[in-house]
Amino acid sequence: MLAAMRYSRSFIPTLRDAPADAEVTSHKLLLRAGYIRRVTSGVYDYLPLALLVLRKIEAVIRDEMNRAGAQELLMPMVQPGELWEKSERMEKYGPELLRFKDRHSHESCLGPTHEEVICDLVSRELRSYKQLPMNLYQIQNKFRDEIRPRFGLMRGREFVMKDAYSFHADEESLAAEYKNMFEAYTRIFTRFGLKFRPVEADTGSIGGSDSHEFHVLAESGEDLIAHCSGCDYAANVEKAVSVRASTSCEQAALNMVETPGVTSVEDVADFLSVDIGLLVKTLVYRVNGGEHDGAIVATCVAGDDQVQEIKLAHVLGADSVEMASDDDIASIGGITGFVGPQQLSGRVLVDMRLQGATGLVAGANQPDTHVTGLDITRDIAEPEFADLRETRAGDVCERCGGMIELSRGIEVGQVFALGTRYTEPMEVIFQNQQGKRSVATMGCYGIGVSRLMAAIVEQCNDEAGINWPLALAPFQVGLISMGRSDAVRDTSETIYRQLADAGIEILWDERNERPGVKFKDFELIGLPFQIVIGDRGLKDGEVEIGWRQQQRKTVAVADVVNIVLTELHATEANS
RNA sequence: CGGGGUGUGGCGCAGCCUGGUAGCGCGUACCGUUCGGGACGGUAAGGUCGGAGGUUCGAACCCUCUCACCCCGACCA
Repeated sequence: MLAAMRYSRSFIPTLRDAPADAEVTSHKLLLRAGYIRRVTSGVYDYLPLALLVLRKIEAVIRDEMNRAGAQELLMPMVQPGELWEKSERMEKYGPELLRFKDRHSHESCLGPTHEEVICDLVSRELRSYKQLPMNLYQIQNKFRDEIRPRFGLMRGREFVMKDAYSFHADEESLAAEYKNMFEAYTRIFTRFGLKFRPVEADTGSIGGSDSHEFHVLAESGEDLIAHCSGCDYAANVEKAVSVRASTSCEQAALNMVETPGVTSVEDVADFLSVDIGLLVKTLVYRVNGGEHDGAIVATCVAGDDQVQEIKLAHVLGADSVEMASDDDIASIGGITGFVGPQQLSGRVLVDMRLQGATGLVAGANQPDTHVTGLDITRDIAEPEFADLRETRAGDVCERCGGMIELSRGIEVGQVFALGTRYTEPMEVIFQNQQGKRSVATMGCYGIGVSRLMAAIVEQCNDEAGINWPLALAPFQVGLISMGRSDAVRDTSETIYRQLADAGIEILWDERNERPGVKFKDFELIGLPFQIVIGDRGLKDGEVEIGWRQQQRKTVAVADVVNIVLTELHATEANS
């Protein structure tokens, strides 16, 4: 590995201004500090500095994966279409799967993930339960034709991912490996010094039963996570379950009221001077995929709640749901803006929070009209109750009664207990202890390596630039030579050589630049430790050393190498 | 895909409304003075104004089409 480098010979194109299209801190800084350059939407060059960091991140991941008993292998990025037909994901994965034909018109795709390929491999070689369990992983580029790439490395189309796949003879073994991986992930993110949180997660398009995501907590995070202040419950808001008392008022007779042109819940609440929680928000969805594909269903939540569409899709056994068109709404007897749960021809799903509520306000399914005094039990023909609402801050924890809070997070890892979702169709079969053919159970475990780099920058930065932890910085030490005197040059070179020989990763700024420029560049790039050599100190036989953005101290030239080694090793040992 | 926006030298921008010599700051090259926290003076290089078509005597500017990129929503490591 490149351990020592002269600045004038290195490719570190720093920018004084951040390009206008960079939004989040990590994107701006990685661009400005010369780590990455955009090639096309969601696709980046990793410049030398970025590669150095990426390799260090990978090294930690490898270390922990190997320690956890997993074995590294490398699978191809180009995959044959048949495998995806076999797992029935050719259709399901959708346009995110980049497909193409090779010169023989063979249907192929760029791997967005590798369940199919690994199952194919393992199914060919697996015969006996004695070969199980096994956990195989790779660190490799993935391609997902994201609808909307953004935030630089945070959501690219091409990205580096560590993906691991485990195979088991039974559920107990899978559960044990799931726990093992969960713990390995916890160690990995802890070693990076990150503020992170494992949360219960939806399984998404991968499928399976049990899943946790690991989120780095950051304002710029794209995910919302709910966590309890009283216990360790934490879940992605796509899945989080929590309680909030229903807003109810006295039972009353149904009554039609005219509400000309008043459609949004806020406006209706205002117009009728009632608490927004007393409204019933009725949203109509079109179902995509599953056995109710194409159906139009109505959903009801309290006026102050939001429908959590992922939960809804799960309840319906659908791939996804989308807001219905005005025509769709009319087809079940509703009128856009005045939809209510009564007299609709389709299914009506009602959020559990509304169960038993009375004295509510809802659309009347007639133009410019709402009803008051609605009683869920009395007035809705066949309500199907389900948990549909999105958890909000201030909800009550179902487990301990504590208060639920919300945070933003960047998802950097996820573990899945897949069960037989892939092993069944891909025929990963072995002979069990009883001599019977049995389908293996499977788990998969991902870490977004390139995203992790961005997430770390998101958490480790200041006004001056990136503030890498010592273990991840592209170089541990930045050596700055001040002025061009022979003394400065010779001393610098000697110290540079000695540190490099001692195995220290060092970048020597010997450019003919003014000091300010050099300091700014090193701070931008994020080198943790500085050595400053100038005539001023040298005349007393001294140089300056210090941690980034902290007061430097002077030490004798003769002692620098030893002192620096001691300081670095002490810090390494501490972290 | 729907909604919004932007394309002018490497980066950041002005000019466009009201057509007539393509400009500013930073950066880059060279010379000189500087040299402990993004120096100063001088000289210079670098742009078919995203692309195509149209209107016009004349288009960065007006019109049409197109491409790319960015932002907001659905996706996910």
